[in-house]
Amino acid sequence: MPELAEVDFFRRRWDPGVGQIILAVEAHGGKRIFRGIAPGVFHRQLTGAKLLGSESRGKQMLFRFSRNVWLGVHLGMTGEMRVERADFPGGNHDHLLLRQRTRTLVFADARLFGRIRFDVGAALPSWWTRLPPPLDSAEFTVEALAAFLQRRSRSPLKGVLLDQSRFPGVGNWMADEILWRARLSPSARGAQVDARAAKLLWKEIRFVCAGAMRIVSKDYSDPPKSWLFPHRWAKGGRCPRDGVLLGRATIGGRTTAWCPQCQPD
DNA sequence: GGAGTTGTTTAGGA
DNA sequence: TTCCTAAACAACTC
Repeated sequence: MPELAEVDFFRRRWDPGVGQIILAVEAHGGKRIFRGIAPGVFHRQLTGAKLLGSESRGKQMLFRFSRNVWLGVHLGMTGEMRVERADFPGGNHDHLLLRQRTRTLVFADARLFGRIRFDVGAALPSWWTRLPPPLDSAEFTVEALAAFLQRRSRSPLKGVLLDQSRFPGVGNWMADEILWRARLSPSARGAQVDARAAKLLWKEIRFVCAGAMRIVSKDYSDPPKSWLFPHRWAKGGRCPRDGVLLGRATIGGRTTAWCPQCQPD
């Protein structure tokens, strides 16, 4: 279920292991998760390395180790990170276990849509430096947003917001939340967003990203009832603004909830 | 048992 | 070329 803030929440779950050596590496099954990685090098380089720190960008995570070792994690649809005791045997979907003296850092993923990346080098890995600018950075401007909406003039806005090359970290619930706040129909096309609407959309993208990071990433709390979030999957869910029954349909390839009253086509 | 799932990639059509 | 859609990936829950 991980989007921007959920990803950061899971990233920090490995924080207790910072400063500690990896004594052993266990990668179980799920070859798909480790695609592109040579198993021998992976085990050899990571074993004995010390976890130094981590950061997240959008839905991507980077873990920095001593010996110029870098580990990337993407959670896919069902990935998660945990910490278990040192002798934890590993469960069915626990694909990566990093053993430390007093704990085990675990990456689990039931559906195998996640991905582990790996690199050794003095410089940041290219798969990290090539990531798009974060939405809370100065590079994400109203002008850039408007230009992109024109380029994607025929796409439904829901699909546009899910484009990770432009809106890193935005997933299904955040896209619905943003469009609901900006009072834009998820099925409206990019070309229908005029300058004034683009400015509001930009503002709500910033708001939802910042709010999610503040509320969700701290302890995985749900956003409050004043947000669309708690209402969007509820049976008979209603718009927290006007009480109108929410619409639900597949838009841009994803199940979408919106308020027909305040987000008219 | 069938449908649906908060993600990404790819093939193929427009 | 560029853009857009649908399917595939895989396993669990309701």
